[in-house]
Amino acid sequence: MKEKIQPRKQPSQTRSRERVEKIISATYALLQEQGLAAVTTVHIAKKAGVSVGSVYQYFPNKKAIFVSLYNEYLKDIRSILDDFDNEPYTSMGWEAFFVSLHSKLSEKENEQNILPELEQAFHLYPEMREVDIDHSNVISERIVNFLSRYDFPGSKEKLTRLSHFIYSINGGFWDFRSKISSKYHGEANGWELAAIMGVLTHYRNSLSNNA
Amino acid sequence: MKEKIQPRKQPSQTRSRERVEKIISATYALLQEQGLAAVTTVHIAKKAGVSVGSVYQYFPNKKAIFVSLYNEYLKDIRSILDDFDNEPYTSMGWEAFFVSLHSKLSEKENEQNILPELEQAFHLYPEMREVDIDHSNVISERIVNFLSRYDFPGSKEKLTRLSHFIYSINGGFWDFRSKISSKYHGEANGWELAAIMGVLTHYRNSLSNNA
Amino acid sequence: MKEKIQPRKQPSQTRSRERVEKIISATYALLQEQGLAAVTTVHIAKKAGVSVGSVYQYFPNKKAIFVSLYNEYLKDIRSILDDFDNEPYTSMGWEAFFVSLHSKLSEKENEQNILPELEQAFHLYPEMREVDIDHSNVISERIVNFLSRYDFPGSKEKLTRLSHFIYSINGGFWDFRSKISSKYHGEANGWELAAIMGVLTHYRNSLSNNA
Amino acid sequence: MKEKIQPRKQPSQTRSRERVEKIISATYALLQEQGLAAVTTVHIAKKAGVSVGSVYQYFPNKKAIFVSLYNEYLKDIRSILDDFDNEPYTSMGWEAFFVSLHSKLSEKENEQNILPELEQAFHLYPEMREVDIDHSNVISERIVNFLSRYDFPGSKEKLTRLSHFIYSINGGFWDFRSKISSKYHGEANGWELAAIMGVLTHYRNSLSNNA
DNA sequence: CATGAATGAGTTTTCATTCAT
DNA sequence: AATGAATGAAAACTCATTCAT
Repeated sequence: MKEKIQPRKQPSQTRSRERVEKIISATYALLQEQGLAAVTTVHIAKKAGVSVGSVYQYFPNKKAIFVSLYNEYLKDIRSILDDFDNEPYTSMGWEAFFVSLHSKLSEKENEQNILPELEQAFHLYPEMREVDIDHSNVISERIVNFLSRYDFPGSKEKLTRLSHFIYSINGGFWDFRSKISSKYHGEANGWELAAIMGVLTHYRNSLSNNA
Repeated sequence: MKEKIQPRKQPSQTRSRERVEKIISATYALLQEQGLAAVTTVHIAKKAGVSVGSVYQYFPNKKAIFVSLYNEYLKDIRSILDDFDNEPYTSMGWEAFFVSLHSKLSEKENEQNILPELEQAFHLYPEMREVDIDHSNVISERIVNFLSRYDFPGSKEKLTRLSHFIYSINGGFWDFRSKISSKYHGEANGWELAAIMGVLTHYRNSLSNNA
Repeated sequence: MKEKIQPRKQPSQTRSRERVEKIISATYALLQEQGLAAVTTVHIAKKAGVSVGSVYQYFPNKKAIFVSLYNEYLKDIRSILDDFDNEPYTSMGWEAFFVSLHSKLSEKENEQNILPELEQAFHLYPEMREVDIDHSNVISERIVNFLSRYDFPGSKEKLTRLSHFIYSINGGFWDFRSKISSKYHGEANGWELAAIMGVLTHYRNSLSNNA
Repeated sequence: MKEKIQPRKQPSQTRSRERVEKIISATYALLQEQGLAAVTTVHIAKKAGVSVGSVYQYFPNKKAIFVSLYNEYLKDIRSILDDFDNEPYTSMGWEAFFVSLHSKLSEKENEQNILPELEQAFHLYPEMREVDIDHSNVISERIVNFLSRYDFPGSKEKLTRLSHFIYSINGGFWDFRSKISSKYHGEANGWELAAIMGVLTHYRNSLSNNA
């Protein structure tokens, strides 16, 4: 009974895969150029140079396209986090570690430039929130790992909340970027890092004081 | 050609004003209780206890209702900023000042609880982004004033961007709150402050080092 | 969650009632002239001289229109059965009674001419079968009453099945009528009665023989 | 202009014939298991283990599949009628004859269990009614033959109508069966016979009285 | 011949907006 | 001014049929 929001097929390398790509990137382009309200299945199909029927051949419904688009983006983010998870970065102090992590992630984000509009889509359809939350959780879990490695104090729950918070700073940043000319994104990147470090430092200090 | 999104009239004290209020708060309530998708003009009218026709008597279209609702919220925020603008808070250092400002604003936000859903509404229609940006600008301008008082270095443009960035942290925070149980909002409030202070400190230091 | 198939409102005598009538009779006409496949909401609206929106003002979905159409017809049938239920017809023998009942019902059917196509609609949508079955049940129950009055033997369940069977002869008759020129409907009416009497007589005899 | 609803070819013994069979029985199975609404060409093809393209190799359109399915069923019915036509059953009286005929046909129907759903398919598309009527005619013609053998009075036209009527009782019976548990079908079978005999007896008597 | 991805007209339904009363 | 029924454009989605491979 519950609506699916996963793509219909996992097409391999064939022409099918190309079509899926075309549909996803048409959605991306529309979202970027005309906003969420303009993303109708007919528009997507037209922009992708494909028939509406084809869209539904690969996706059970519109939401599934958004989910795919989001997953596409998150795959890369997760793989970066995985890299940091596996490599023995523990030789450096926590500050250096997070600086390095942030820089890697920003780099990716800059080249991929995922849309704030996509986040909107997630809020528009309640069913999609779950996907969003799942991803937040996965990412937070990773951050918790890093924090634990560096002996950040506090219960697992508290560290999870902290991680969520840090991740949410990034969300705000997306919104910022959509309002400010992209030539200042680099500048703001430094500020984002400062914000994150501000939170982490504050957290460390306040908890060790309590001890 | 361009669609109006300002309310039709600025009715003074009459019954009209009451109706406008009812419509706005019905919209707010719907947004809160049922989410953006449930906010149709018919629902608004029903909830407000007026007819659809009446809604269109006071608002040229649905967007205008969202704009009014947003303005309503921002009025309070602005008035707080105005207070800080007028009072001679310069006796304290900048850190204390921003702590105090943040605390006042958080207090207001907590009692008013503006909705993430409202933010979404703004992103749904591209035309409304302008309104959003206008507001960001007004608020940033105020923050720029404060920064100048305390001799934060940099061009007006740069300070404006910085202010925007600080304001955007708040946007991320909204998203955070929608995902995390409200009993931890207080905790996160402290983190938000830490993030802001992190940015400001970083900014101060980096620029004075450059000099 | 379950879909409604009852009309949205029970409009009184006003203009609304007229519209509902128009929609129902347009549906009826379409069904008759072009067959079930041609009955789309757009066609109904056009034929009724009304907008699609209006159709949905009064009916939650297409099925509900069919249900209303069917109810319209059955109301009269039921009221005839009620009449026979209340009046003291017991003075006559069972044969005379059923002849009289059949004649009253045929009269009504001839002037109302409900469509075999409508029955089809009921088979097309599984949800609507329930409505159909409910009606069959109501009608069979009435017939069971009559049979009991005249001491037809057998369990209530068996009498119910028998009543269903008798009612189903009428369904076959509808199909017959749709194939044969209406000037012979009267003739066939007599045959229908003969068929019914055949079944009833057979039933009586076979059971009393068993005893 | 008029759409074809006859199968594209009359393939003989080859693999082709097998495919046609598979398509027809897949349609039958779908109709039975999931109802008319689920019978899409894609489903049929999948169930038959062939491609959609293949379906269109053998049938010009979907309707033609239903027609073939119906023909398949009627072939058997017709062959039974043919048997009775050729054999010298005239030694028995008409009552015994029709009892015997009814029993043979019921037997076939029970093992073949043609679907009420198929009947619906016929009423869905007006073009298909013709096919339905053709079949009714063929069958009625046979029944007329039997009636003539036994000197049933009346014009050929009248006897044809009577035959149609008798055949239509069977249609009603289908509907009955779809509503009532199959363990009572035998019981109802007897009622069907009684109904038919009722009509025939009535017809004989009324006409001989007129003479 | 066989395949099944691609097509797009057609279907149901929603909802912002208008306008007769 | 107020009402709320009426409007109809537009949205998501389906499926019979075609056609390149």
